[in-house]
Amino acid sequence: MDNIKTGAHGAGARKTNYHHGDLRAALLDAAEAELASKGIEAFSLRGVAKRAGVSHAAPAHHFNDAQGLLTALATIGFQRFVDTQEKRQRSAPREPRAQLAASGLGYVDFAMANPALFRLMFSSQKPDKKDPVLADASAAAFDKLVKDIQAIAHIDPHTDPVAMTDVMAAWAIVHGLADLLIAGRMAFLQSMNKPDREAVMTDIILRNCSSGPVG
Amino acid sequence: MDNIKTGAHGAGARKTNYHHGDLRAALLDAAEAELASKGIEAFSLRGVAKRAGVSHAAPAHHFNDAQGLLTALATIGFQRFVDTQEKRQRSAPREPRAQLAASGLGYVDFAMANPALFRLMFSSQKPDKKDPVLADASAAAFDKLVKDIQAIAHIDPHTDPVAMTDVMAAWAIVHGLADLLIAGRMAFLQSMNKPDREAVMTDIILRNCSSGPVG
DNA sequence: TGTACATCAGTGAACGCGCGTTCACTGATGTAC
DNA sequence: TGTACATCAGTGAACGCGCGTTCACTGATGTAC
Repeated sequence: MDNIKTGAHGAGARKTNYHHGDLRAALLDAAEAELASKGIEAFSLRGVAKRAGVSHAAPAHHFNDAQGLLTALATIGFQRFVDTQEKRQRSAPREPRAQLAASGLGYVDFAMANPALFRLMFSSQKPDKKDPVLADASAAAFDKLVKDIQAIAHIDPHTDPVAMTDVMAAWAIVHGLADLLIAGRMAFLQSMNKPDREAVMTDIILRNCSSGPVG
Repeated sequence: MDNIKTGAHGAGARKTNYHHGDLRAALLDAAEAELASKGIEAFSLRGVAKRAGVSHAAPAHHFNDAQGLLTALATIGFQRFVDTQEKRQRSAPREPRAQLAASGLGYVDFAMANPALFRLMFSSQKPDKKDPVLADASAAAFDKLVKDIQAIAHIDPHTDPVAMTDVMAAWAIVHGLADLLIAGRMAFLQSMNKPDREAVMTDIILRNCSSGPVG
């Protein structure tokens, strides 16, 4: 009753049948749901429109084409990916190695919670990797890892090959864990309860840092 | 001139226009080429038939459907995957840690040489993972890794959680390297020449083994 | 406040396309006699 | 060795389907006066 007359196209998202309010955001939500239920390989734009309760021609008003929608979705994915890592870090000890481990566990968390989105971001050829907004978002995720290692090594990996090797190692190990877990191939880890699994993963992540003060 | 009258359907693969000789193998080759050039997401059975120079209905005589073909291709992939690793091991020092590193470099080699096939094997939902022949082939690849670690740890990982943790770590790291390299996301490693890159990867792989005699 | 008009964000019919699959068929090969 | 026949492994036309995209349209909203 109250929220009559909110600015029609703003974030208020008043629901009328005709003008949607915020169809762009609704389409991104629907695309994520479509991806989660169908997987990348069977993803379709018409399926997304159907999920959003809108005609299948509507998305063209907000995204040029299917690639545009997937590029935007991958971009949001990277932002939430970093958020997931930072959220975990906030509840971890403020000590560089614990922070790195928390970031890695967040990496795996995200992949397990959003396997198809994770694959869209890291393995699919569908998003436009040259899109500057997407490129920035994925670069930000990489930068985060670089800073986590820098906090341990006390040197900028961009200028120190040993530290950059640590970056590659840390990245490879969490990415490998994430990808193999969502593929269902790590029976040993998957048979554990979550705390045990995270303890093992923390062990695996931390043994990779060759540089920095011995803690 | 000589090879007239080879047994028509045998491995001799006599080329006539009508009966092909060994269309099954030709289709698998064509499927691999199709996969390499189109990627998993745009793979089509008709494209495979066209590549093999055969009508698009022909594959049904050898594989029930597209899934059957991809399952067979993934199976062959796993066999060649293990071959690639073993080939590298044969030209490496016969010392357990060197053998593990060689196996890991073979893992990455294979992925870089066959990125789409690698993704079919490890990330795609298209092959039938319940197919017993495919399941055996992928289990054999895992067993190989277990044995490589066992040679270092001197204990069967299946009975020793510490050694199994080493297996998970070694697998995750080589898989992460492979997947990120074929995604084009490891600029630091990709900018190196091959020997340097392999030296760095060897370092990364070997620092992961917590167990076994210190060498 | 009221009216006229421009713009925006939808609709739904229609298009052409490539796909997997089915089907009756046919020619080549293998086999029994 | 020759003939008759069964089987195998192809062909190519046809099917129905879901896809992305285009298009003229229309109703709701926002704005100028």
